[in-house]
Amino acid sequence: MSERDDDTGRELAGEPLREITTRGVIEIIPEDEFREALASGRKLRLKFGLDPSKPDLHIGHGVLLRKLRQFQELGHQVVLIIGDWTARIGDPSGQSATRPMLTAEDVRENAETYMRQFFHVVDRERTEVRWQSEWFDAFTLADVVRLAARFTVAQMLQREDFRTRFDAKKPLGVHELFYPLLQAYDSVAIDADVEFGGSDQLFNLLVGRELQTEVGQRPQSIFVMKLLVGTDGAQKMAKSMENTINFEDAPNEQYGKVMSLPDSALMEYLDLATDIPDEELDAIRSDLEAKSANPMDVKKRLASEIVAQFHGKPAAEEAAAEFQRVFQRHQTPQEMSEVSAADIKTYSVEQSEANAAPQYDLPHLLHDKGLVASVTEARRLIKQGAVQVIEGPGKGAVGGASAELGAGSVLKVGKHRFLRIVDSDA
RNA sequence: GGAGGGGUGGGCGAGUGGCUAAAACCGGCGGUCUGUAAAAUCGCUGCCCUGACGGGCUACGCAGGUUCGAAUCCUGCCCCCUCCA
Repeated sequence: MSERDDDTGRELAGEPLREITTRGVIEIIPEDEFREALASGRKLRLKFGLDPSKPDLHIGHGVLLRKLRQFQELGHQVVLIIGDWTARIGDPSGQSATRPMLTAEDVRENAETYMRQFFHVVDRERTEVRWQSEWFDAFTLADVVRLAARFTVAQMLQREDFRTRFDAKKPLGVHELFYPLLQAYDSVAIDADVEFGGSDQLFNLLVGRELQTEVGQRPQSIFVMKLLVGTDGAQKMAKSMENTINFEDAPNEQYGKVMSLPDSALMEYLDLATDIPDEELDAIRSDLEAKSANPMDVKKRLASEIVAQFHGKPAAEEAAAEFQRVFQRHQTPQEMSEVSAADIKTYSVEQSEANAAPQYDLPHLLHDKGLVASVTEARRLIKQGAVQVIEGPGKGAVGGASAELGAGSVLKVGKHRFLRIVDSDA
């Protein structure tokens, strides 16, 4: 869907390259410089920085990581920078709660987790891992001042979130201004040729370019990448928005989250989160517009693609089957939490009639087994008719705070919380 | 250093002594309808006891105080913002 003339790309390396430089890419700054570098045949150093304070990678990051991977396949070198310094400073982002400084130990653990996820997508063999502490540990106050002196406050306030906070009279810590500076210095330290970032990172990326120029390095090119919307279909995917699909989510969870996407986000996900070729995407798009394809089927394809990326094809097929079973046919899932018949004895309720079926206290059972956040919530849900026994002894709607249960009973709470009572000797 | 404004539930934001577990809105959860999702619609949305009625306990930056009674008044402290120097 690029307005750009495709000829340049073709001349360089043909069709695949065109897709690499356009798919998910908003802008390459400056494009001609980048194409020159690419044409030179040099092995390019692709910078990617990570902040080890929040180790959950999600498929929004995936957009960038897959781009890195594509360049690796062309023979280029990824340089992964672990921001152990920027993470230790901590980013108060907005208001309140001065985030507790991470210890060196925390940072190391987080970095491990992060890398494990990172290399799900990016090729470890063609990645050089560098820690910020390699250069920042040696920094003196004089170095810091010299670095800071290269920029003005007005320049810093060009960054949108700084400016909005400043204009809105929200707190803006002085140390936060160092964020872009430290990150920029990373580019100098590793002699980056290209840096990738979401459109929200544009400012930081440009600072790196500027600093490199100042110290006489060839300035990096910048890939500004599109941001993926979250599962709410409205806001960008971000951990703080709780709208992420994580690399390490279980297959069923990833699949379910994709299926719960609003249809309006469908094409964007296909474009940014999968490697389905452009021509095929065009076909899907026109089928959807012509209503000759059912959005649900397209979404299932998307869900399978995504699960397969992280868990493999078989897992994707299982997740698809599970989704049909539980959500489309309203059958019982294959795996769910279980509790033994002996365990629930604790919850039995006194019966007035001696030979009545055994009754069990549901609110406490559900709470103790972690299906609900509080006993009160369980009571509410029961009152709202959200709790039922869908299999085995006591099968039927649950009206009160207790119900008949036995080995083989399956409790369902809301749409996707289940609990099975199993035989005691298991 | 001075003057002023402000810190309320997941978010935003009402509330100036009892009618306030705290409005409205958003978010979240649940029911119905759909039988991907969305939309629509109805309801719930601090914790604990209770079949229910009802009761108890915490909560409005922190710590004290006044009062029969405080998110609301007083004192001290912490933090944020604005203007002046």
